[in-house]
Amino acid sequence: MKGAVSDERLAVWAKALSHPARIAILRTLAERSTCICGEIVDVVPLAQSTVSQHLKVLREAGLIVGQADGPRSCYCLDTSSVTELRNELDGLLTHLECCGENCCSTDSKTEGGE
Amino acid sequence: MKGAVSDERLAVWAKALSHPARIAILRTLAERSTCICGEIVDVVPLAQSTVSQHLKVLREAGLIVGQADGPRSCYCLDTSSVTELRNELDGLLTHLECCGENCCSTDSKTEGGE
DNA sequence: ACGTTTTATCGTATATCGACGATAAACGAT
DNA sequence: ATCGTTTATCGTCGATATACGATAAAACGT
Repeated sequence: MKGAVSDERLAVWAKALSHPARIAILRTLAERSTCICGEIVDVVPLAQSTVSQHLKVLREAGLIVGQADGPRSCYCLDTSSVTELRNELDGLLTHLECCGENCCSTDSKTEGGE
Repeated sequence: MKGAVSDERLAVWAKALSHPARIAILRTLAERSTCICGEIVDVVPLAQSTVSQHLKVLREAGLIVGQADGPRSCYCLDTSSVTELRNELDGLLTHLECCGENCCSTDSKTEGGE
């Protein structure tokens, strides 16, 4: 079998979520529930250019949409993508839960490696 | 505000999922529902050392547990962590869904960048 | 004891990420 | 037309990720 979407797509989405700043940006976008532009720079302690980069990553991952026609950009969540991501992620993790069994000791003694 | 767990922890988990090979490894571990060792090398088209590295990433993220006492390692999913991850991720994404509004055009005209 | 098998680690090379400052482009106000 | 504001992009630098082969370590079989 294999998941509904490819693991690659799932990985791309996960990568978009793999940075605290990007999660914070998504939260901010959700709370304003409207498009904001440079307010994100006030929320996350990063340079404007860095925030712009993170926005680009999120946009390329399809999690947000935005247009930068002029000096006033407009970003907001792509709720349909978020929904899709939620479903796929839930599918994957539920699958992992249902099949997985803790056969090893859960002590995770092997950690603290280096 | 802020999520139940820190965005940093969420980001670490997401980063662990941000590679197709690691997702495939997790799926494999779930399907065997038992600890396997080098069978993963047969599943993903990667060198043994690379697979070992991915396993290390997954172990350090807490998604799998394993012990490498001898030549025969034993890995399996950490179902409690998977459950926790699923809950947190679901919480985040549901939050994004409920608050977010598609105020921008969903055309995502800004894509097609490079 | 020795060789085989299995796995982790090391070393290396390349690519990508993450951060910043500087700059360019676009619009609004004057 | 010019200035100021806002944002995207470029260039750069260090850090991390990804992949591989080679090597070391640990158990098992002979």
